[in-house]
Formats: sequence, C-alpha cells, structure tokens
Amino acid sequence: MSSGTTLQNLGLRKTYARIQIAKLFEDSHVSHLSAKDVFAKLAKQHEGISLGTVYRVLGDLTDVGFLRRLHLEEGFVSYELNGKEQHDHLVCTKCHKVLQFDDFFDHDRYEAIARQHGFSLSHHSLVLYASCDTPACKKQSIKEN
Amino acid sequence: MSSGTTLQNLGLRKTYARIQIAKLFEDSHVSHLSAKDVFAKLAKQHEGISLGTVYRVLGDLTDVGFLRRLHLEEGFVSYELNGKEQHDHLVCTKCHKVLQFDDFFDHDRYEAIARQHGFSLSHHSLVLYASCDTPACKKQSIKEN
DNA sequence: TTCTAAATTGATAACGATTCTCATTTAATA
DNA sequence: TATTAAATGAGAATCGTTATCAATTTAGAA
Repeated sequence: MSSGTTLQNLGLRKTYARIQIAKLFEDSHVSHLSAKDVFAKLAKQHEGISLGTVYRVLGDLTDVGFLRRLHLEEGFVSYELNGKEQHDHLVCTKCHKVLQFDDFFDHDRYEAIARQHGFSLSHHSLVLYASCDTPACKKQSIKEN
Repeated sequence: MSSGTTLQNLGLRKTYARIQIAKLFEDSHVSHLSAKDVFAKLAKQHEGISLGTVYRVLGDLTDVGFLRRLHLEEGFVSYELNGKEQHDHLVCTKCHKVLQFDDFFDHDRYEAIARQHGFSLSHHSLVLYASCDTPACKKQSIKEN
C-alpha cells in the first residue's frame, strides 16, 4: 500500500511532506525516529520540508493512529509505526542503541492491573534500560567522555 | 533518619536547600514531584530557594541515588524517592492522577529479556496509561476542553 | 479544466523546561 | 576564626516544541 493511499484512508490530505514522512516510516529500515531525525533524513533527499512541518506532520500522523509516540530517551520524543501489536523497547544506556522486543504476556496483565485500580487501560510504555557493551558501544562511550 | 544525616551519608554537603528538598520527598505524603512542584511547595513554606537551585539539587540527589527520575507525562520530568524496590506507575490520561503499583514478578523477567539480547539490565520504566473516570476526573476533563 | 474555500506550509517568533554563567554566599575543616 | 572549595541566586542561554500568519497548495464544485 502506497503512502498516498494510506493518507487518504486516514482522512488526511495528500501532501508532499506527509507522503515523504509516511514513506520514511513505512520503509522497514527505520523505526523510532525523532523530529530532528526525520528532518535530517528528508533534508538529504528532498528540499524544502521545514522543521515546523515535520513536527506538524508527525502530530497529524499520530492523531490519526498511523504513528505512535515513544519516550525512550530524555529530552525528546520519537515516533514509530503504530502497528496493531504494541512492542516494547530495550535502550542501551551508553550508546543509545534501541532494540524492540515483544512480550505477549504483558497486555492482559496490564489490563488487569489497571482494572484492579478502577482504571481502564489505554496503552502502556515499557522501556528496559541496559548496557549492550558491544565494541561499537564502548567506542561511543569513550567519545562522549 | 533525618534528611541532614541522609545527605551526609550520601556524601553531599548539608545545605538548607538540600535539606528542605530531601525532607519534602521523605515526607510520605508526596511522591513524583516535578521541579516546578518542588519549587512551588518550597515557596509556600520557605523563602529564597531559586528554581535553578531546585533543578541542581534534584540532579544532585538523583546522582547519589536518593531520588529517581520518572517520565510519566510528556514535557517534563518528575522525581520520586529511590527505594530498593522499584515500583511502576498508572497514569490517568484525562486528569493526570498518578498511582503506584508493585509488580514483583517483573524484575526477573526484564532481566531475562535484556540478557537474551546481550544486554545487562540497569533499570526499567513501566507506565500504564489509563482513564480513571472518577467524578473528579470528569470535572477536570471538562475544564481542559 | 478552472475556480474557490479550506487546509497546509515556511519562516520565524514564542514558549516552557532545563542548563549554564558568574559573582556572591556558605559549609567544611585546618 | 580563617581559608578554600562548593553551593547559591539571578538571569541569560539552550533546546525541543508549538503558535502565528502570510503565501501556497489541495480537494472538490462549477
């Protein structure tokens, strides 16, 4: 399914910026991009999508359920495709590498916990902070100090 | 244990600002306070602790392990006492009420997941977003729209 | 295809949370 | 008590993000 079709199905006007940004996320190579990441990637390939528009489009795509907001690291938000199954994230505290993992047992348990407290679950955020200590990670850690 | 003693044990100089802020968190009534929350609470009772100092002290107390940073809501950080057992949070998406809950089964599972991916677990963040729909919550939701 | 109204965009100002700077004050200790 | 390093207040600076507004583009009617 092309990004253009996706946008129409979502009830959004088909614009150049939205198509390029939706494509970026549909491209399987990328995930959890921040606004700045998106801006940088688009700047390399296309002229004239401003940072303000990137923020707006990310907001729009999130509002219609195409993207989902993540708070993996302090100080900024990232976005990922909002698939049916929500997966969780493992973040290296040293080199900031991010891995996704699926924990299929979670959702029901989380729902039960929410219900026990009289809440009705909307979604959850589980982030495991850990160090990966790969050679690349160590190199990066040194650079930062 | 008084906050002064706590600070000394942590290797921090005993200053007025640090003692007041540590006390605020040791007082069992409060938890998950943002810098602005702390500033506001101190302003009522004590003169002359600047917002800059609040941020610095919160950072210091986090660095020595007395507090722990939380990212419960978008746009700002909150802090809570860093007890041995880490508990998780349930946040109302409408009125922003926060409840803590303990899920004692989690830690081992999280550690296993990290290990499976070659990571070594440091800590985790689990936040359940849900609506509480209490009368107070509904009142607040209306106010915000 | 052309026209029109409404939605989107770029440029840039504004904002809120947080950090930094630096002169002044305070805590630890000799 | 005097010395020195650390902590503070005031305010400037920074960073991510949102808002403003005039100009452009889209979708759909004519």
